[in-house]
Amino acid sequence: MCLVRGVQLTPIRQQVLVLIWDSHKAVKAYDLLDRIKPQQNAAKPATIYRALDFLIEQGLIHRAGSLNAFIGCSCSDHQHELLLLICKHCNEVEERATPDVMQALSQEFNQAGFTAHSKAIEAHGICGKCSDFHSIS
Amino acid sequence: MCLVRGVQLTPIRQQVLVLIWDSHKAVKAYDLLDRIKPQQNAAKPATIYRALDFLIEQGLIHRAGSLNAFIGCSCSDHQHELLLLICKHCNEVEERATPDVMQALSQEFNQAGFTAHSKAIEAHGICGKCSDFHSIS
DNA sequence: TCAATAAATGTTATATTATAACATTACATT
DNA sequence: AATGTAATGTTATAATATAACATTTATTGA
Ligand SMILES: [Zn+2]
Ligand SMILES: [Zn+2]
Ligand SMILES: [Zn+2]
Ligand SMILES: [Zn+2]
Repeated sequence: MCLVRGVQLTPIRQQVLVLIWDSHKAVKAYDLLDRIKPQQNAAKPATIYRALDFLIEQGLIHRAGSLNAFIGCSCSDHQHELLLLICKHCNEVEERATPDVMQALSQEFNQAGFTAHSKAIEAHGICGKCSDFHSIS
Repeated sequence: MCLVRGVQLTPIRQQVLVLIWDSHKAVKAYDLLDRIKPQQNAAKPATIYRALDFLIEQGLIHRAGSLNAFIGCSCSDHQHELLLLICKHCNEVEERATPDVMQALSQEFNQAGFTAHSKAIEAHGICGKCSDFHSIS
């Protein structure tokens, strides 16, 4: 994908991406810094934040503003809207496509005369797995 | 409102609330700290963050996660869902009620088996006023 | 090819945002 | 007055993020 776009997925960027994609939970920048140290001994905060900026730019990850953390994008092959379901119990984050919601949103923007460049929905609650577990036990 | 709920809108809390409500832009915690100093000479970060926590708890303000900033609630008399339209040009933030969007969202949650405790939508773009201005000039 | 240019990274320092921990004060209840 | 609770004061530090400038690496195009 990066090849096609003519951008460089350098080792640092790839390592950060893999660390984020390996986790189903949102990951903090400084955790990434700690975890990348074995491979990138010279890594500093700027190293991470630059990689994060690049990956966000390319739509490969998202920033979860309510958590100050980052989550891998599950459908990075196309530009898309964002709905994150954040579980308070297991901390996992599920990303979903949401055509219906986004269409309703677009109408709202029209009414408001607002031109949206990005829209992000972050919901906090309890995921299916966790509520199943609770009702069983 | 606070009386009815049996919670205290102390001077510090009220001053923070007024500072936030006076602005149509999202306000940063440390700006609040600077601006409350004349009235509350002893104010420290904890002073502000405690007031912010209280005001959020009471639904009087919202945190805009994508900005790490805070915005007054325009309909604080009831619990409600959140849609913030954040203008990149003038930095003003408009809050809108969004029954349609939120209903579509609820369906999405049902499908996902997710129990939402809070849902926040933050859209970045250009507000009506600013795009009018641009098209005129 | 090889200098010129642009992109990425290294490095140091600092800015910004937020919380922890414990002490003190204010005020209501018994 | 003794007790308990909520709010605030105070000091320190943790956590998140960027600025600024130097160096290295990749790309371009004469
Ligand atoms: Zn995505
Ligand atoms: Zn869960
Ligand atoms: Zn509101
Ligand atoms: Zn505007």
